[in-house]
Amino acid sequence: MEEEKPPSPPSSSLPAASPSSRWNPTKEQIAILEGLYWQGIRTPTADQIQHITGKLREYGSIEGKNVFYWFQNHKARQRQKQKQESFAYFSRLLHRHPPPPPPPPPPPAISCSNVLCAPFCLRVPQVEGVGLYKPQYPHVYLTGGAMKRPLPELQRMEMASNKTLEPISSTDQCSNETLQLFPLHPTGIMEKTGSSLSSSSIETQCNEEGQDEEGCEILPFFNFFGDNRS
Amino acid sequence: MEEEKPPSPPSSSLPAASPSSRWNPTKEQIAILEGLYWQGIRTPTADQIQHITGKLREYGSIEGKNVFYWFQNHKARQRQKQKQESFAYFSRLLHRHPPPPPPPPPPPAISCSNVLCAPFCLRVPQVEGVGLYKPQYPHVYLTGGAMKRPLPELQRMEMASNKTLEPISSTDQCSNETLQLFPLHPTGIMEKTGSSLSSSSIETQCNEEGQDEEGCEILPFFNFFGDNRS
DNA sequence: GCAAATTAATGATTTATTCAAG
DNA sequence: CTTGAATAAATCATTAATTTGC
Repeated sequence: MEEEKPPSPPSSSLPAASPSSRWNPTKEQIAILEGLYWQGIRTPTADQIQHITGKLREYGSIEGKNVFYWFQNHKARQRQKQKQESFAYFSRLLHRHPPPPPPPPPPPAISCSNVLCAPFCLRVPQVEGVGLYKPQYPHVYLTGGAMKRPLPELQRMEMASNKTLEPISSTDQCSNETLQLFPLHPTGIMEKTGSSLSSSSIETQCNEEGQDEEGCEILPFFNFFGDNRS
Repeated sequence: MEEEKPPSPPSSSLPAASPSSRWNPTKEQIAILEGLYWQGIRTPTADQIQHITGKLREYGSIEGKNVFYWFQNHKARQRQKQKQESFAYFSRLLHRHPPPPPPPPPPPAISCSNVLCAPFCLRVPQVEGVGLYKPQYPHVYLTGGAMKRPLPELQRMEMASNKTLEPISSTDQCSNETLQLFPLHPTGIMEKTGSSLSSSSIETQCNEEGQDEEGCEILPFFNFFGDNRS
């Protein structure tokens, strides 16, 4: 049941920073991230991630995706922790039924005064767009008129491997319209260069049964990847 | 109750393609994507998305994220459609209880012969890594040894806006380790340049109550974004 | 027949869940 | 056991179909 996992893949060609497969945040990095979190940042924008990553890199190697994931996870885990604490609170309320002394953690409350919440007495002045923000999901805040829409935020992203990758005819390589953040990830995909599959055990995995009741029209671009050796 | 939506935003500076905020795929693009899907591709790799996007661009403007999302959505919706069909099947079984004539759509089945499923008689020869693959989630297939892990696949990604964005001191701008795919997305964030918030209604939104029971240590890099106007 | 109003599809985000390394 | 990483599910929002009134 164990699929041979290479004990230590040669990775790519990085100097020798860290052979570990996952990011290991330094104390400082954590502190900064939490600081920003307490400021109210939940899901940083691209620019924000850029900036944060850039700054955090001073304290250890880090990538954009790490920052992104950190906020994701932190948010989620704060929430679930809070949820179960809230549950414990109400549970306690049921057993002893006096007045609720101090409301422990308001479950999905979003209101917060201007006093900073936590031991982090910091006060980051959100210089270049990173800083105080209003959460976009409670209702719709929509502050200024300079924004495009109320909520669109961040996307997913694929990353290409730095292994030999042909230049591709497309143009979105390094345009200023987008920027890359995340490292590569070879999927559980058959990386066969296109030679080993003859015609015996093709096994085209069609997990979802094919049911498209519309376009039986044969289109002229089936094998659009060129290498169509008969 | 209606927030004035501009009848026709000047967009950015694109020729005249489509001022629409979301991609709408051409018939050909859909066909190709479905073709690939029937081939078994569920969550394409970075390279695959790159290639697919490149090819699909011949039939209309498209971005990597569109391809990514398409597969996500298509997969999910095929699944749910199949689920409810399966439910309808069993439901029918309860009312009329004869032998089950043809098993309609096997809910989570993954087996498929080498015969292509659908009207798409195409036979894409997966040239550069895009093509036949084995799904990674049913169990763990792990075909070759050239892959790193069984399942890691693709990441999320923020994208930066092409509006004036300072150069950032970080270095992962266009490294060959990662590549960008997705366009920008201005979050529901207060883009205030850092001048309007005086000290009245700061409202640092700390939705999740701050509870970090670990690092009260004040760190020396709170305002790491430079612009620390007192 | 066309255009405003409604509904259905589906592209795009966010949230929850799961997996696995340290 | 904590937590970074990845995926799937749920949700939101916009565009295309479709209907309905003139």
